[in-house]
Amino acid sequence: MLISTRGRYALRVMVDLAQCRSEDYVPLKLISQRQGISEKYLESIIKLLVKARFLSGLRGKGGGYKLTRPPEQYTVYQILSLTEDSLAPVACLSPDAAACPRSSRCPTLPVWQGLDRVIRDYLSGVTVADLMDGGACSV
Amino acid sequence: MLISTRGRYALRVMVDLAQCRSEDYVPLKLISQRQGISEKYLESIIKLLVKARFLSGLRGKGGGYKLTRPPEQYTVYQILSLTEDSLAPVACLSPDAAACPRSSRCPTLPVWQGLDRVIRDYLSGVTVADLMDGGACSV
DNA sequence: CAATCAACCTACCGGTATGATAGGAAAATA
DNA sequence: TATTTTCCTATCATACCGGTAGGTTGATTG
Repeated sequence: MLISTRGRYALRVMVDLAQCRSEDYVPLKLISQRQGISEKYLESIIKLLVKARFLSGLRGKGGGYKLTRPPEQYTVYQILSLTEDSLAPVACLSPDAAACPRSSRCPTLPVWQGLDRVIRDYLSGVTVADLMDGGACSV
Repeated sequence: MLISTRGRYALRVMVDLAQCRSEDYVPLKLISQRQGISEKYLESIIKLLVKARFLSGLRGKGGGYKLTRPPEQYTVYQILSLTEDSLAPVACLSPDAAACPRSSRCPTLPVWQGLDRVIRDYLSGVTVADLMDGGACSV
């Protein structure tokens, strides 16, 4: 599985906040209810988005989360990169992988490089704005 | 990680046998040495290839494994499908996944479907023959 | 027939990441 | 000061991955 639930949830949060775009901050509790994801688990995911400055959080009454940029400025690739340790389809292409001693004469390496390219190109070509169809803010 | 070592090893075995194409059967021991993969682990992977009739195995002296078809008739996608439980990039597209109750109004579903398509198309377009560069049977 | 070779089958095992849960501390507002 | 809500630190069960071990069946050769 290339994308874990963390990544899926993160993307859903971003689209959720984009669709219900308001100047106000949206509390975790509300996002959790709308998306049907446990508050506590969602919290750990949103933390990543805040750390990367994709969202800004505000504490206290009237607090919550909101996007820091317009939706078309977030690519799906950027979001998933935060939640997944690596988006590489195979271990040998993972950034934190030890260099493979066979790489210079590995006949299968080109397939993985090509696959990696195809995945990155595709995910980089889709933005959060592309996913907010109706624009309706559903409960 | 979309592709596990099982899948990578399976593909390497196929390319190995294709490059060292001979009418004779090639014993596991030799493949294991050439590829630098433990005999026992490799055995569990080759078992899958035999079961799917991608390889035929012959016991006893002079036995081993060999391809059942010419290399251009194996796509990378077919091979990886054997070793990976699912090549779907997300759980909700996995064949053995329970139907997601949100699918009808999930704004992120199209991304995953598109990604799945892109991956399948790419892997279906590459065959074992495409990976046997020199054709040299090394080591 | 006996010895050997090599595929085949079944079971086990440790590590690690995933998918959570729990409890509280800090900060902002009323 | 009381309430809201983010933020921070642990903990935990489960499952899968990568790998190991030992024995059984079947084919060939001397």
